[in-house]
Amino acid sequence: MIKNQFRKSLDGIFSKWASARGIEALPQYSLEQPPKNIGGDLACNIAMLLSKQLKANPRKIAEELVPLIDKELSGLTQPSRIAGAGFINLTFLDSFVYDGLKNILEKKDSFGRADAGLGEKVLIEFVSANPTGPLHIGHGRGAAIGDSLSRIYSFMGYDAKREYYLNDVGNQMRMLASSVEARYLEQKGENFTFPEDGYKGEYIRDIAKSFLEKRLEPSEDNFRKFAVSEIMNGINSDLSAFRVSFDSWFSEATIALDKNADGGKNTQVESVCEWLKDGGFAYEQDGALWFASSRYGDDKDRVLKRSDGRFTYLASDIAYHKNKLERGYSKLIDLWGADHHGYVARMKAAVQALGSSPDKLVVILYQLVSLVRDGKPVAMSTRSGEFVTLKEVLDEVGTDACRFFFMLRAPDSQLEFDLDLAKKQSSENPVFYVQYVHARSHSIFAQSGISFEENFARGTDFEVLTAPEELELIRKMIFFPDILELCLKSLSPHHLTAYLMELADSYHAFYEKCRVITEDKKLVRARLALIKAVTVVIENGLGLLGVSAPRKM
RNA sequence: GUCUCCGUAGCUCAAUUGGAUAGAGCAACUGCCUUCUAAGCAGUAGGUUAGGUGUUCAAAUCACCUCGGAGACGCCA
Repeated sequence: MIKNQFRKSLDGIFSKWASARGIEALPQYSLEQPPKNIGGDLACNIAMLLSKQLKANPRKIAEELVPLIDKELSGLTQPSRIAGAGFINLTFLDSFVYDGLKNILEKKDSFGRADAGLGEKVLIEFVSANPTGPLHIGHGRGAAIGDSLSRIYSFMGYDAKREYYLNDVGNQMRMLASSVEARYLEQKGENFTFPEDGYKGEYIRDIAKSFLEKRLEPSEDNFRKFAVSEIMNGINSDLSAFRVSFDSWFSEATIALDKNADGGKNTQVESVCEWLKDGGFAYEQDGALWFASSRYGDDKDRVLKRSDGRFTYLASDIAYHKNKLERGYSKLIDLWGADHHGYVARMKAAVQALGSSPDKLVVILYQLVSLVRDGKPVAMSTRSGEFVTLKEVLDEVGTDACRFFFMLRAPDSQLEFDLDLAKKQSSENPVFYVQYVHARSHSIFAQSGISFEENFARGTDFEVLTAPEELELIRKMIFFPDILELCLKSLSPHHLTAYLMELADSYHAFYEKCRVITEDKKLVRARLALIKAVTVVIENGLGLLGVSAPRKM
């Protein structure tokens, strides 16, 4: 990470300077890319922060620091400039930029890979759709975000695992079974009453039909098991078409039904509720068992065990998160639809009661997706059981466009998905715009007579790349690792999609201005090296988004 | 009614988490193909960041109020 590299040097300079003046703690200064029109590659705001502490003019302070910075960084940056209210602006030497390019060509597909996570164990739980129907586009957004985040976590040196929590217990399972049963009877031409809150989707008929054809024994248990397995088959195949895979599937039944806690006497749900009660985190009232979540920032206490003896969903979820913590994860990331936001406080309370910091649980809430076609919203109704499935959208626009679009925006902002745009094969469509960079580069290579696999890192004279478009393009690439870090910091891959679009911009600008294949052999080689580096970064970036990088379009 | 999130260009959204003159893409308008993919590029126009008060060197970002939108408020999952 480029910022960290400079931060290290600056930390040394600043703390030496500060201690000579008896300043104990350095303020948390920022080191960021300044706005385009300012010029420069990195901007530091420390002088402005110190000015308050020292009651001195920030520009004065900057003037004192600049010679020290310039001395220390003389091999990397041009003389620093002081600008604005007291920013210290650093500009890379061309030689530093060329070294950056060389580094990309050496690292290739591991450019940007880091060990920053130090193998920290992170569990990302996402999708976790109930096995009562096919995945819809909302699940798709969660799937894309969760999957890409875990790809980025792994790439950045974390031990990231993906998990799907399967709610295969409770009311909804009974409802699923009776819905299938009703359709089964319907198809046999027998009397039936469809349950009031049953699942009305057409897929229930398909399941019943298949149940009938297989001549299975009609019983609630069989209806349920068969339906769940059919639905999960569908979900699995949708997920694999969407290039999403899970490291583990966690069945609620294993903690809610199996007696595998307390030496086999209790379920894990029972056991955790006992534990909470014994520890004073839960109490009995009105015949029910309550979790004292309000003690940990929740609005009110919540029921764990109903007065009729059945456990609530919350009880299962607490047991599940306890299980996650016991598996040694230091960070639990849950992706939930935004309609579950009211649930965050009680889950954080639970994590706290379980003896962990509430910060260990990070909940990413993602807003729902609305579809647009011909400029008009596509009606979605869950009431009638008619909702737009992920599969329908995948069949229409493809996995690449779908994944890219889902990650175009921050999770907490609503997403309007334009189906027409996603299908367009032109620069208006951001997916094609980015993929096109990759294809175009390979096309140039094909015509150059030089192999793409050529090792440009050695024996290439990068100094001939002097056009502003060329230097700008390299500068853009150098910051790729920093973008990945930003994605983790903000828990959103959308910075990466935005970055790739910007990189594509810089590339196309370069392409217009600088012809690659010319008579100048030295320049040809350097420019081929440049476009090779771009394809590497595009490939890495798209790979982390789960989007393909075609060589031909 | 209580709580949470949101309000940025005509539309969809960014803004490096408090930084400099708020940026992209659509849509609109003007140009650019006998040369590596025009599946592309360059440019013009578009803003009181819903409104107000405050916090500070600095506010779209933080606090409070008003208006407007969405969602959550069950011994459902």
